[in-house]
Amino acid sequence: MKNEQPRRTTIHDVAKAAGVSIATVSKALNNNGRMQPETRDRIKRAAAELGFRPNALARGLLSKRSFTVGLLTNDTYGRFSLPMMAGVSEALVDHGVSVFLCATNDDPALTHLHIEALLDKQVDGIVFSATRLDRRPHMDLSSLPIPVVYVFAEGPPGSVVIIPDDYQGARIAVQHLIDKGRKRIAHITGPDDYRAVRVRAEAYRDLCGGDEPVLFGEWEESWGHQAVDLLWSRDQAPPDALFCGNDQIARGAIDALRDRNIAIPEDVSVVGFDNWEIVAEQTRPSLTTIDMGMKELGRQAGLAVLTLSKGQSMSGGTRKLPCSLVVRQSS
Amino acid sequence: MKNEQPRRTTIHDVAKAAGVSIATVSKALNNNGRMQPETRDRIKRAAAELGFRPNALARGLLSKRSFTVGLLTNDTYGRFSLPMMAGVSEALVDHGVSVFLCATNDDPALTHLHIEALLDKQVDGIVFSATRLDRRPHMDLSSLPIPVVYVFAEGPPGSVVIIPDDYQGARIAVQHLIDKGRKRIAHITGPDDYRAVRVRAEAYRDLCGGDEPVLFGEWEESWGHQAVDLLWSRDQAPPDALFCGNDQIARGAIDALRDRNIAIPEDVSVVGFDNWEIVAEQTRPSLTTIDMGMKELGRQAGLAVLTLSKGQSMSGGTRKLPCSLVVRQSS
DNA sequence: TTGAAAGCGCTAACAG
DNA sequence: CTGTTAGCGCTTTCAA
Repeated sequence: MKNEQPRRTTIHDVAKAAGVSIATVSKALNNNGRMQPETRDRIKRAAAELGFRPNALARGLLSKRSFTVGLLTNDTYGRFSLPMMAGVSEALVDHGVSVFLCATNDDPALTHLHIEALLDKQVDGIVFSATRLDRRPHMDLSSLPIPVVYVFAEGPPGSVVIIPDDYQGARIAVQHLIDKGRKRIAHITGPDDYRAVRVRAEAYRDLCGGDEPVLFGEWEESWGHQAVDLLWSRDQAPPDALFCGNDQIARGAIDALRDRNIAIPEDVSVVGFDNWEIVAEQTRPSLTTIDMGMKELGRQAGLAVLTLSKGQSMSGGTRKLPCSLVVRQSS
Repeated sequence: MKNEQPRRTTIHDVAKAAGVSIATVSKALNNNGRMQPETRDRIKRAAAELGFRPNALARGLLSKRSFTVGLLTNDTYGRFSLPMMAGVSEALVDHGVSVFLCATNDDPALTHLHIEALLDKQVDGIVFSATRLDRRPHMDLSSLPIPVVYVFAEGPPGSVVIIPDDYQGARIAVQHLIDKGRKRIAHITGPDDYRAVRVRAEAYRDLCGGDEPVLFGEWEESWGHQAVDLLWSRDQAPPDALFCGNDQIARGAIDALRDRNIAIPEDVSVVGFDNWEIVAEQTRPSLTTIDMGMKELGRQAGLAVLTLSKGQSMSGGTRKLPCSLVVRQSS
C-alpha cells in the first residue's frame, strides 16, 4: 500500500489561475463583498476546475469555529445508541458539521482522555449520551468552555436535556389496550431503580388504578416468562392484557403464554416497549410496541448543540420527545 | 442556557507568565531543542497552572496532520458496527487521534457529502465499514488523497482490508461438534448471495463431506424453525447436530426442537454464529456460538489507518482475523 | 540558551 | 472593484 501525498490546491493556486489576489478569491467564493459578476464567475470556475476545497483547519483557526462536535457515549453494544448517533450525524452533516465519536466505555480516565482530545481539536460543542436516562457523566462537563447537550442521559440543572417521554409512551400503550376493550391489564417491567421504569409504572397506574400489581424484575426474557407464571397461578382471574417494560420481557411473556395455550391477541393482548425491530418482528405473533424515536432524539440533540455553538441562546431544561405506538399482531 | 466564551489560554499567555518568548515555550513543551532544565520546568509549570492546551487546528495547519480520521458506515441499526466503531475509537484515542463518525445511510449523495466534509477537515485517513463483507462503497475512495482502510467490507485490489476469518470460524464450530462425537451435522444458513455464507458452507463441507445438505434461507428465526421441520420430516435419520449461520437462525431452530421435545444438547447439539450476546445468552439452553471479534477488527483497522497516515507503508491485501468459539449450554 | 521572524491557509480590515 | 496587509496559534529555521 503506497501512500502518495500530492500537495492540495490552495487558495493561492486558484488566485494564480484566475489572475487575481487571494483576497479576491476568498470573497468570490464566499459570496462576500462586491465585485464584478464576471470576475466572480471566472474565479469560481477556476476553483471548480482545480477542485479547490478550503482548508477547514485554517478557516477554523480564524473563525474560532471548527464545525465539529464531539459525541460521548458509553454504549458499545446497545441497540439504542446507534440510531441516535446516526440522527446526530445526519442533522449536522447538512450544516457542514462533522461529529467525533468517542466511546468512553464507562471508564472515567478514558472519558477524560477523549474530552481533552476534543477540546484540543476545538470542537464547537459536545453531545453526551448514555445507556440509561438516569446515568450521569463520570465527569463534570458543565464547566467546559463549550456547550454540552445531554441526550438519553441526565444533565446538571439548567442544562439542555433531550429524552423520550416515557410517561406519554406508557400512556399510549395502556390506552391502546383499554381501547381494545381490555379490563385487567398487568404491567411487567424492569428494575425499579431505573427512573424510566418508575415513570412508566406511574403512567400505568394513573390509567389503570391499583387493581393489578406492577411486577418489577429484570430486563430479561426469563423474567417475562416467570412473571406470567406468577400472574396465572394466583387465585383471581388472570389478566387479559400485558404491558411489558421492554420487548425482551414481552417476548418471554409471549412464549410463556403460548406454553399455556393462551391465544394472542384473542385471550390476552401484549404490548412491549422499545420497538426493537429485530425482536418485535420475529416474535410470533409479531409485537405491538412503543417506539422512542431514538433517531429523532439524536437529530434534536445535534440541532441543539449547533444552536448553542453559534452562541445563540436556547432555553435549558428537559425536553421530552413523544413516543409512538407501532401496532403489530400481538394486540 | 447561557453561553460564555472565555478566551482560551494560548501559547502567548504561557510565554508571558514564564517570562520567555513563545518559541521557547513551544520547544519546552514539545521537549525539542536545547535549553536549561530549569527554564523548561518553569515553563511547564506555568503551562500547567494556566491549563494550557495547544490548539490542534493551528498545529495541524502547520504539520499537515490533523490527528483525525473519518469512519464511514452504512449501518444504523446493526449490532456489529457498534463494537467495531468502539474498537476504532479506542485504538486511536491513545494516539491522540479522534474519529469522525459518518452515517451514510447507504445514500450515495450523503456519502459524498460526508467525504467532502472529511476532506475539508483534513482527516489523515478514512476507515470504511459496511454491514456485510461483500458490500463495496458507493463511491470510488481509492483516488482520495488520503489512505483508506476497509473493515468488514470489500475494497479495491491492493487496498488494506480487514475481515473476520469466516472459514476458520465455521471450521472451529464444526470441529467442536465433531469433537462432541456428533456424526450427522446439518448446516442451516442465510442467503447464498452473501459471500460469508458461501465461505462458511465451504468450511462445513470440507469437514463433513456432502452427506448432509446445506440449507440456504433467510437470516430469520422463522427460517431456523422451518429448516428443522424440513430436516425432521425426511425419511432418513435426523441430524444429531446443527451448525447455524447466525444466532437468530439458531434460536429459531432451538425453538423448533423444543416443540418436538428433542433434548438440547443431549439429542441434538446446536452452534450459532455471531455471538450476539443478548440473544445467545437468553436462548434456553444458552447458545454456543462463534464470536467474530468485531472490536478487535475495529482496533486493527484503526491502527492500520494510523500507520498509513504517518506515511509509513504497509502491505495491502485482505487480512483475516480469527474467530473464537464461545461455549455455552447448547452443545 | 533564547528570541525574532517567517509562514501554514484562510478571512477581514483597510487602501488604492 | 480589487489588492495589500495583518493576524488566527503554532512550529521551525536562523540570528543573536
